[in-house]
Amino acid sequence: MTKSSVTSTDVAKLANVSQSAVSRTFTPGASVSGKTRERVLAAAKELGYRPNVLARSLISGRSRIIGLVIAYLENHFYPIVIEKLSRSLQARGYHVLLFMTEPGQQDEVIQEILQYQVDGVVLASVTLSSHIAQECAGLGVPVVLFNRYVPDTQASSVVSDNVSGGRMLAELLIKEGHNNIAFIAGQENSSTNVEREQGFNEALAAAGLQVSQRAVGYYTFEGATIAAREILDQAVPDAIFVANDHMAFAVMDVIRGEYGLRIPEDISVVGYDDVPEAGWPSYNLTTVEQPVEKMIADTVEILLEQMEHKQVSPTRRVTEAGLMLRGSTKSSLA
Amino acid sequence: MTKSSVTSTDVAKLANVSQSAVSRTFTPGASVSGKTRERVLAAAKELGYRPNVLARSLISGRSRIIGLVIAYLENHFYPIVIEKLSRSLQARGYHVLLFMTEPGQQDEVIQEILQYQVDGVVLASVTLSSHIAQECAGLGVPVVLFNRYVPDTQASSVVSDNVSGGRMLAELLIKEGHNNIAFIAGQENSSTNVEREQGFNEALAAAGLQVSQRAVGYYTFEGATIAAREILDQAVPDAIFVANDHMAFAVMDVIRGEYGLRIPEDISVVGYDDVPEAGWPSYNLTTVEQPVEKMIADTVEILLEQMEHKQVSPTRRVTEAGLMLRGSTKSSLA
DNA sequence: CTACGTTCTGCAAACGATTGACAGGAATGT
DNA sequence: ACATTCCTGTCAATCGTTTGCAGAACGTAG
Repeated sequence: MTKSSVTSTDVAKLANVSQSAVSRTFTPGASVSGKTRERVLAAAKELGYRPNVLARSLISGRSRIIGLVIAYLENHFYPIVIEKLSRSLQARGYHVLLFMTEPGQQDEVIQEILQYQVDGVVLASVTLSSHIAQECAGLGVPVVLFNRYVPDTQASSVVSDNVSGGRMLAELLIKEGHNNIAFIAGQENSSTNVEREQGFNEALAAAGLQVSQRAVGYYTFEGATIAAREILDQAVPDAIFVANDHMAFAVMDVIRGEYGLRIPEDISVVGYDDVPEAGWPSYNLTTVEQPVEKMIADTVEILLEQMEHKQVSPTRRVTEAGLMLRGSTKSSLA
Repeated sequence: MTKSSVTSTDVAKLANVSQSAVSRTFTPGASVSGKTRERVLAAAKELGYRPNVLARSLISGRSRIIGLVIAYLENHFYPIVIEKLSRSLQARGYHVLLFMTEPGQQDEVIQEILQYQVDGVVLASVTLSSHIAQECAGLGVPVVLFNRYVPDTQASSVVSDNVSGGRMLAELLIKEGHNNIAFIAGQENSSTNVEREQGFNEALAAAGLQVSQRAVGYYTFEGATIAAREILDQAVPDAIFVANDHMAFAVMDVIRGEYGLRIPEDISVVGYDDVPEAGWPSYNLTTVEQPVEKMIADTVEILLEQMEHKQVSPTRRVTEAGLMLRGSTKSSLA
């Protein structure tokens, strides 16, 4: 912290005005005469005065800090979320206090966050217990679950339509004539995995089909590598739906590198998220695009709205996702 | 912020002690009798008391917040840095306030950061003007440039030995018998690029060689794609050194996808950083490993040391980098 | 020149903690 | 029994702001 920092009182002294006058010149919309303002500004500049946000927060009751809790950045989807969220909030005068957490520790982490008197909280790739949600709500601190959904909670939720996304992928694979389709799951109990799988299965069922093989990849590269081997060792399906892109890359590497099969000639692979790597030529993965921009916009909107009124009401925003057709499915051969 | 938050006074009232007693029970190393502490703790628990970090910071003069400034997360090296740095600081009771910046805007951003009374600042993929460095130093706020080096500044610097890394790559390529070697640069004026290129060129020169072609990729995937085409359209070298892994992936995709050449049979490719993707089978890229763990440890150490004494002295830590031999160079064929 | 409505300005009380100074009581020694 | 020491706990000042209140200053109209 500042060793010998300049305070508003110092500025006031130099400018020959009261300390309140200094405060007022730095408070947009306060009444100060042009002359005073000018004198204060000059003095402030001379001394290099910088208002102390902490002191301001203490009295104003708003810190302009948003706590962001994230479990892992391995999946490139999340760094993008961090970047866009942070930029968007910065543009509105808010800043992001970052908390990495082990899954399962979110509740403790939130307690820690609250000590910083954050104005709002965003949880990405993480959920929270309902009693903590309750507590935040009671404090007037809005909480947004990003890309997760928990029913019956005080927290808001911003997601894309994972059910419909799963359905679209199934329909694509069916249309391409696949009938021996495997699924590699992410985290069994995450809402993203549950919903994507549900949509996928529903669409298969509607066509009188069902998944022929299933393995779990835990949303990690390693896990997906193992899951892919598990499936391929048993029997070679003609298509695999992998619950996210990050795992899909591992699966593609196993298919081509270890089993010498071609994509999509021998097996089609589809993923979910549309992270930048999905567009890289080596993978060129057909996937579902999660509309990050829109989801961030929704998140920020919910936060701002609820912070302004210091009144939280659980809101749910679902954005439509879109199919991103690339080269890992048969259609691309036509 | 808290609508009706519980203060130490509330706790004091309930526990029938003075407010100072409450403060003391929450201050490690303060003298309170077991009985009082117990009463306070009980009352605190009952009310759900949570010390207000902002108020504490205001008076104690330390916020336990570290400002982290980063320009972009496209290169997966930086998300890893964020994650590890954040975890390491959290373990020591510090937290990261994140600032995304456009390159060139760091100085304004730092001004903003200082308003939060941060105890320290880390700049990754970014440098700062010397007068801002001076200012931070004057305030007793240590600044660490992560993966960047600027001579003659008040800021500390944590880097790996990029010159030696570049040299190692050149020596490897020479040993493999290459003599028609191209280089794709990152940002022309970044210390990483300058040093890697310097080491590389020195080693080539020592063997009586020099780079045959050179293009600039600006450390972006797109830029590297274009740079690769530029080089390959002109003449096909027998090896390419790409200034970081992120760009190397683009280059490999162009080589294989657009020119139908094999790696490493037709061209060897080497990168720099050893991000996780470099180990993915599709790329399997020979590269130089930046010892992130060590660099983070150094960063945290410097920060803690200087924050404790509120006394900054520019320090430079250079970690040795190691060659990570994989399949994108000829040695792997042996 | 007075009166009155606007701006401005300064005073002082918060905000929620930490911490040094001090006082009361228990514990100890003689 | 009295003095001395050692703990504990309380009081009150302080950190750097914001902001309600009330008075000062100013301009304008009558």
